[in-house]
Parts: sequence; structure tokens; C-alpha cells
Amino acid sequence: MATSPQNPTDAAPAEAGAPVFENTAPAFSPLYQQIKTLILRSLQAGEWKPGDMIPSEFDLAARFRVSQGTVRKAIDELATDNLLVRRQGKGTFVATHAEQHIQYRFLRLLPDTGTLEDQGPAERRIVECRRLRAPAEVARQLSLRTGDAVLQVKRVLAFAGIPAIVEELWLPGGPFKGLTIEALSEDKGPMYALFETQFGVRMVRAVEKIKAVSADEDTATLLGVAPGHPLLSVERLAYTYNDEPMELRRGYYRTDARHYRNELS
Amino acid sequence: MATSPQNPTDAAPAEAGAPVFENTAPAFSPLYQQIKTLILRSLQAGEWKPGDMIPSEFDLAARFRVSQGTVRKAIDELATDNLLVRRQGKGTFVATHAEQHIQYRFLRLLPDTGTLEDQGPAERRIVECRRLRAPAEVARQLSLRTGDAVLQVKRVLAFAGIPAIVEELWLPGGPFKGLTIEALSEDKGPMYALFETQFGVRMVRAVEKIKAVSADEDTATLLGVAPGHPLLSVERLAYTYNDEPMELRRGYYRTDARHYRNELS
DNA sequence: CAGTGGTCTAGACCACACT
DNA sequence: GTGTGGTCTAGACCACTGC
Repeated sequence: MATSPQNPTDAAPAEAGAPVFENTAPAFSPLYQQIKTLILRSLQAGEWKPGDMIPSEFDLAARFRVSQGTVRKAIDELATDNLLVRRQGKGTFVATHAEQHIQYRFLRLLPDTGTLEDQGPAERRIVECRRLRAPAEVARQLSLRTGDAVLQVKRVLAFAGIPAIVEELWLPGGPFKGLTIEALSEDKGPMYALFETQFGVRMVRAVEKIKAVSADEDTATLLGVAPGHPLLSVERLAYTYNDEPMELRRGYYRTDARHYRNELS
Repeated sequence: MATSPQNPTDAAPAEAGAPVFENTAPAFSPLYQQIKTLILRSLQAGEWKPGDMIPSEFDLAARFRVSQGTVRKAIDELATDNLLVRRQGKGTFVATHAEQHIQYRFLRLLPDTGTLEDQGPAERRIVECRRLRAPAEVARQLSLRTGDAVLQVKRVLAFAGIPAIVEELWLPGGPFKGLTIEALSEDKGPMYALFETQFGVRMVRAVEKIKAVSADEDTATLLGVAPGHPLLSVERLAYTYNDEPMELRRGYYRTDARHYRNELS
């Protein structure tokens, strides 16, 4: 490939698939960024599914007609974004919520004392799973129109028999068509793993807004505390590949014996 | 430098300062990691202070007798850790809490509605600054011995006249010898910036534990809420360069019109 | 203009995993 | 052994900043 994207030389006659076209737009973007975009596109299109091994750096370099080092830089950034996982000697894999040794990658509620995997796995109980029309606020956050079909799921998470979290999920009806309370209840493992295998939806990142609130009657009952008990209110908006919002989640966390852990840097 | 750390060739007679000595220990670490450690050591030693420009990649490469690309990789990682800041065309600089266009890098409390820099800057009021002996729990977290000298600071932060945060800081007495309530009160700008300029202590990262609690009498009065009002309890342990804990901070946040924002990925 | 970081390439060799 | 990612080098050129 040319040393300058604007000035291709003999080595690479720009054919179909060649990612270099700088002269078209005022914006300049480095080759590795273009490669990154192309890889992302393949991820979105489902060419490589969560858990799959993607082609080797060398193969991708040939496919995109750039050097292996350029592909490497693209993959490096996708790996630090947790979209890909590199494994030396084996290959590069599409990240997945299943099979990640940490069971709940997005759950930040930890016990105040004791180890990480102390009192066993979380016990899940699905309370409800309904199909209904999106309220205005839910629709806005999910980039839908008010009244569009959405799924509402309520569930309770407990540790060692003691309920710790009650939460309500809102999912767009289209991508999650066919989701039933039975499928949710029977499933073992993270819900986001089920979303991947059953609906091809991979949650990539999320933003949470946290507040302290007083428990209302219903929530207090579900969590086994007195009404008015202080709870952490956690509102999460989760996104799939293209910064497309795919889940709105509102949870109430008991923090008597647990805390929400956050790392700043 | 040699292509193999274990097998130096003619080009670089290992002299003082050469970072390569793989045969001494069973652990293998890549060259760029060793360079990273050496740069970190210079940062800790204060050879380059916050805001300073460090030598160019080329100069560092000569100094450490490695290629520029290897230095680049080391600096890349230090930059993603927010220890260094690269500025194209200008140089690489030591990160600082002052002069960062975002005023409070570690403060995650945002207004529910409105822009980032909406209702003006935070108003700070120092309530107290005392020198005393470390309680057991404080000492443990700061890696001190019970009874060692520590500084305790209490302050209130308000936005547009409405108090939003009350917090209590514990600082080790040694590094912060001479810190007075006057210095704190007169200071404009982030407290962590003052720590850098006055005490040479740079906070690099922090871990926060978040809970929901009910306001006690004193806290309620300071924050202008009723006792029992739900508050966010935020306990922060902040570290300087060598993962050395340097500040314990316990804060209570009002979250009526604000929320703690967190990004998951 | 010179100096800095940023991109891209090409090739060599190492460490690791599987077969 | 073969194939993968991981490290290291050397050199060329681009983009940005400030003199």
C-alpha cells in the first residue's frame, strides 16, 4: 500500500473493497480508522457472531489491501472497546456476554465483605413479561415512536435467598419479537447472553444514572424492606453496535450489605 | 536495539541506563513495559511535573536505547491511563487536574436536565480542617498505622446556592504537612490541582463505593433536607502514582435534581 | 521553516496454542 | 511443526504547531 493514502502507488491498484478514498470528502480519516469501520460493519452485519473467531490479521490485511500493522491497530482499538478479544496463539474473537469468566459484566453491585463469587450465583425470578405500547419517555430513550410495540419485563435478583435487586426492562418489540416469560425463566446465564444467541442483539456499552430514593410500597415488598427504606435507583440505557439504544432498564438496589462499585481514572 | 531482548547484538552495548536484563529473573516483560516503568519512575520522582512537557519520543528512544516505536507504545499506554497527554505538533505532557478543560474530572454528579456547565461553577465552603490521629478504619484504607497523624477536612459543595454535596476527606499527615483551612478556602479551582502544586501529590485513579442511605441530623441540616431524606453515600479511595492510597473521601450527595453518571463498557 | 506527534509499511523474530 | 497474536525495529511520509 502507499505510504500516503492520498497518493496510491504501484503496489495497490484501488479495486473494489479498497478502503481508501480521501479525495471525496473534506474529512480526513486514517486508514486504520477506515479498517475499524469496515470490521465494525461486518460485526453489525453478523458476518462474525459473538464467540466466533475472526480472520487472522494477515488475512484481513490481504482482504483490505493494507499492511498487517494497520489491521493490528484497528483491532487493538476494537479490543480496548471490548468489541473483540485477542487470545495469543489462538486468534481474535468477537466478544460475548456468555462464556466470559466474569458472569455479569455490567452488574456493579458487590458484597461489602467477602470475595467476588462468595455466596453463589444470583437467583433470578421473572415476575412479568408483557407486550405493550411504549410510553412517551420510554419511546424517546429507545429512539422509538410513542405507542410502538415494546416488551416490558420485571424481575427480581436475589443472593442466598435475600432479594437484592428489582428491575424493570423495556425492549423494542421488533428486534425482540418472540421473547417469552418461559424463555427468560428457563434460561441460565446472563440475560445479555440470551439476547445474543436468541435475537442476535449484542449489548456493547451502557450509561447508568444513579440516584438515592425511598422505597415505595410495591418495591419494598419485593425487596423485603420497609417502605421508605433508602434504595439505589439505577437507570440504564444499553446500546448495541451502532450506538443504537436497545434496552432501557430501571432497577432498585438494596445496599445494606452491598455497594455499587465504580472505578475512576 | 536487538530484535530479541535476550540476544543483544552489536548495535547497543548495554551500558548504564539500558533497560534490558531478561536473564536475571524468571519473569519476562516486553521492552515497552520496561520503558513504561522507567517513565513512571521519572514521573514519581518529579523529574517532570504535572503540566510539564516530557522529552520527545525520539529523545526518550535515544536515552533508553530503544527504537522510537517502542517508546511510542509505552507512551500510548500511559496516555490511555490518563497519566500523559499527547498533543500533536506540540509534545507529550504530564497530565494535571489543573488546566484540564473539564473542571472536575472525578466528580460524576450531573444535573438531570440542562447542559454540563449550566448553573455556573460549584461553590465550595470549607467547614473544618483538623489534624488528628487516624482511626483504625481510616488508617487501614490509607495504609497507615492507627494513630498516625492525618488531616480531616469537611466541606460543602453547592450549585446556584443550593447545597448538593457534603463530604469529609482524610489525608495522610506526612505528604500534606502544612495544609491549612485558609489555603483550602482561598483556593479557586479543583482541590486535586492544589494538591499537585502545593504538595506534589497527583491523584491518578480512584475507586468509589456507592450506597443509598438516610440523612442523619447533621448531614440533613448541611444539605437543607429533612432527616431521613435518601442520599447517595459515596466513599472514594484515591491513589497516586504507585497505587499508593493518598485520600479517603466520604461524601453524601443530594440526588433530587442531579444524578451520578456512570459509563459501562 | 524545524520540531513534534501520527500514520503506514515491511520484515524479523518471540511466545503461545493446538495438533 | 504450523498458525496465531505479540514485540521490536527502521525508515518514510503526513499533519499540526509555532517560530
